[in-house]
Amino acid sequence: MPSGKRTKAMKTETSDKLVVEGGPSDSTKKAQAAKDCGNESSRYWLMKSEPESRMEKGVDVKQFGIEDLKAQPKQTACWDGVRNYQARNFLRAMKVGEEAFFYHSNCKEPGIAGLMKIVKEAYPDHTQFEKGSPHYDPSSKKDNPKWSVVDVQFIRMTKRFIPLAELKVHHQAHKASGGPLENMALFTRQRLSVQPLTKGEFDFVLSLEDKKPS
DNA sequence: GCCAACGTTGGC
DNA sequence: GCCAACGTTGGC
Repeated sequence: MPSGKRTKAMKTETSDKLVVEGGPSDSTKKAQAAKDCGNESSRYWLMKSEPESRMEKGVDVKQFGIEDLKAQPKQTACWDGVRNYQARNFLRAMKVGEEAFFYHSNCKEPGIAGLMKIVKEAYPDHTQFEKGSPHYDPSSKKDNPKWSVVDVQFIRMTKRFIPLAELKVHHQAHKASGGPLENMALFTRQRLSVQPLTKGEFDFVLSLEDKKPS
C-alpha cells in the first residue's frame, strides 16, 4: 500500500462530493494529525510511490512514478491504494492548494523527484471495492468506506533529484547538533507513506536543489 | 534477495 | 487487553 497508486482511470470530472467520510473517532485522529505537524495553516506533505513495476501476489503490479503523473491528462492523478490508518488520516487532512513532495520509494535510488499539489480533497478510494485489485478490502462497506484518496497535480520536477542518502546525512547532522531535519518523519516514522512536513523541513529540502550533491 | 522495523491479526 | 505470529514496507 505504500504508494501504490496506479495510473488508472483518472476521473477528474467526477463530482463526488467532497464528503470526508470517516469513522467515529475521525475528528480525534484529525486533531492528532494536526498536532503532529505543528502549524495547521501551512501544511506540506511527502508522499511515497514506487516508480518501478514489481511482482505482488504473483501479479505484475503497475507502479507509479513522477513521470507517470506527468503523463496523465491534466497531469493529475488520484492517489489510491493507501492502506494504513495514519497515512489515510493525513490524506483526509489535506487541503486544496497544499504542496507535496513526490518521493520515489522501493527502487534503485530512493529520494525526492518533484513537487505536486493537492487539487481535490479526500473522497473514497474506488480500489477498495474492486475485487481483484491488489488494494481490494472486503471489510470496507460502501456506506462507510474505510479508505480515501486525494487528487494530486504535477507542479514540477525538482531541479535535481534529491536522494534519500543525502537527506539522511543532513538528518543525522541535525539530530546531533540541531537543524531543520532533526525530526523529519521520513526518518522518525519510517514506514509512513503519507507524511507531513513542517515549513522548516520543506524549505530546507528545497534549498538543497541549488546546492551541489553532497 | 535479505532483513529490520513496525503495523495488524487473532488466540487466549 | 496482552502479545506472539504474521505480513508488509522499503532501505540496502
